[in-house]
Amino acid sequence: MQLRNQVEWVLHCCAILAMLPEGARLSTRALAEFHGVPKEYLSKALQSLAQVGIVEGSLGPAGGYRLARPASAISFLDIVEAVEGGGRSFACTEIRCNAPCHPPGFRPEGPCQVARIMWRADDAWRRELAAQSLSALADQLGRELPADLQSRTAGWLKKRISS
Amino acid sequence: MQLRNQVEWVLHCCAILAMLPEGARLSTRALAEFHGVPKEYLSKALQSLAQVGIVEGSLGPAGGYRLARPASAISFLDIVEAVEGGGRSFACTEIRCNAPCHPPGFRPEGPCQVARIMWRADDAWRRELAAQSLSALADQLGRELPADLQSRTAGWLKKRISS
DNA sequence: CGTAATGCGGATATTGTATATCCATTAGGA
DNA sequence: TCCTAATGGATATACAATATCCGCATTACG
Ligand code: SF4
Ligand code: SF4
Repeated sequence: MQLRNQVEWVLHCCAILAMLPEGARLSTRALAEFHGVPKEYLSKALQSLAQVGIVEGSLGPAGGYRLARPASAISFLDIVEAVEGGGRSFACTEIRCNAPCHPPGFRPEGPCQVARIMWRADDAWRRELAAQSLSALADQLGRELPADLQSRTAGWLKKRISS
Repeated sequence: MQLRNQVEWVLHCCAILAMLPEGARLSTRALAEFHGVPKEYLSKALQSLAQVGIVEGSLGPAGGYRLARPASAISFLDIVEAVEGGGRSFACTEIRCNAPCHPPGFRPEGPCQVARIMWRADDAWRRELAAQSLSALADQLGRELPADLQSRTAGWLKKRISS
């Protein structure tokens, strides 16, 4: 069970966008170069974010992405599920219905205890991620990064900001 | 992010083994027929369980698997990790080191806040599964399955029990 | 206007992993 | 001695993740 690496990419992208001045945009190209990942593929992930309203893109030169709402209103869960999908990690194929001693066409209604327990664990995972906001991440990153690195990064980003 | 379907298989297999009389064994063939899954592939999953000491197999006719310790001492997490591996769901490829404005060879020590948050969610997931024992599952299944189905199942299993 | 830069979406190639099967070996029961 | 079972290695198959490519619509800017 492994998350896509796009999850890591968009989390970092959102962190960057959250640290930008109000209303500023960054292009996919800039975000891809900054993180050293393929631009075309990162683009797909950012489109997923745009579709669920986490970021919003704009066309043309000076176009790019910015957060569609305040960073404090964006949770880790929002970002992860935008890329990874909201499905359960435990998929049930109803193998309990295959038992040769059961009547054919036997379909008990509702999930059994096995599925309930697995799904409860999923819920715990989701709750944990839902409790973490993007703004909290940006604050923390600003606090633990060395000052010189922060200013160099800020300078590099400033040159790439559009609009 | 999706768990292997082997996880569903071995959870059901363990539930069956837990409901067997003390010391009784079931062969891979019987377990595969009961669940309607390919015997050879299920065998791989059961071998994973055997390697970490959840079940123990024995050779020869009248051979098969039984639980290696009391069902109360086996957690869902034990079973899931035996098949799925104990790795983290969030894999970090250190893309923060790729920023063109960072000094080459830049490697901050320790995981950043992003990874810490994702891993905390993983821990919550694990904690939830670790809290659920196999014996509790067997009890619950015995309580919620219709009585006639239970007796028919018990009869079918009885014929397949070895030793 | 025209041009270049951008997001968008579809199509497709590439890679890797999950799934599934096969076989040789070892061991034990009858 | 023969049959059945687990074990482990090798291998085939199916499918999803990864990555690239291209045509299009939109927009800023000269
Ligand atoms: S986990 Fe529960 S719901 Fe899923 S196949 Fe097994 S018995 Fe059915
Ligand atoms: S450790 Fe943190 S900063 Fe580095 S790649 Fe992983 S998530 Fe990104």
